[in-house]
Amino acid sequence: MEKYVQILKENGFKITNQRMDVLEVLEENRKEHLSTEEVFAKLIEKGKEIGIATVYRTLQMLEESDLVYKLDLDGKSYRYELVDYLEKGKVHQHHHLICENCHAILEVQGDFLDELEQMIEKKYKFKVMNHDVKFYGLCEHCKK
Amino acid sequence: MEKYVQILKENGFKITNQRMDVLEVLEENRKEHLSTEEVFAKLIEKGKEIGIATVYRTLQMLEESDLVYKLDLDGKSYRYELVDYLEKGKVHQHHHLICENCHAILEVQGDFLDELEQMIEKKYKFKVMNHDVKFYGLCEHCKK
DNA sequence: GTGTCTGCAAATCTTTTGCAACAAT
DNA sequence: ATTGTTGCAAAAGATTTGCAGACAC
Repeated sequence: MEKYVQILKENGFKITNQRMDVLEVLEENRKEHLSTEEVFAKLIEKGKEIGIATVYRTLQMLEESDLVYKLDLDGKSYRYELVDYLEKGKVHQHHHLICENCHAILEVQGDFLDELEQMIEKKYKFKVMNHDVKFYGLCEHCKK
Repeated sequence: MEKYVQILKENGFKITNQRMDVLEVLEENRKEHLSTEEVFAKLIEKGKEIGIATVYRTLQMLEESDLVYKLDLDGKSYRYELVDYLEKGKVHQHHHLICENCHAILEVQGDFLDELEQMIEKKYKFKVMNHDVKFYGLCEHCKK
């Protein structure tokens, strides 16, 4: 968290409670790509006092400072995730198996997808920055 | 186009000029994954007389009739694509490469994923029924 | 103390809905 | 003739902006 504060200061931004709270939520949800509304909802859940306008502005500011990665899905709405300065280069591993019966969410190890991404980068000349991969079905228990 | 009209009739919907116009635009942009606004814009470009509310309602109605596939990119805004009834069997082979710069959406061939699904079924004993796979990044052009 | 940041409310933009007129069957 | 459909305008939702007071430095 030090690292983010340092970068904000370097960029001439002030360190406020609201900004720290937003960073904290992003930190606690590294594997999600949260929308502004979702960040706001989590802040309220945690009992933080913040206005939604501040959340919108803070996320934009963090994006400009390259502290969060802004997923632009269709040019209309955005989702944010904290840039991981430790795990450099690679942004994130996020792929789930969702059981349609018991709603369990299992995580898939990255190996398969690394391989798949390499195939995609080669075949489609597409630079994969991030992914959102969900398989819906029945887990081991519910298969019976 | 006959096929779509037939299905609409079977479902008790009336065949109106507006509905045909929307289907026509979707047909002319099969690989485009248009948002409601974009469908509306293309209709106006073509000189069609239609209200935006009708476009919203028509796309929702087509989705309920399974004539279009509704891409849920982030749970907030949607894009639509005409279901291809000629290409039978593979209804939901939707795995996309989404360019975060120009918003192009490229389709990945199913082969990779079939293989991936088999690995998942074996390793996680998870029965895959459906999937939602999106890779975000930069397309060939925007990589530069 | 100075300049930035925040929260509110107003403004703007997107999507949905109610309703009277209209069109398809 | 009957019932569903359309377009408008109003409503509801989402995002941005202006501004006065509050806060970080």
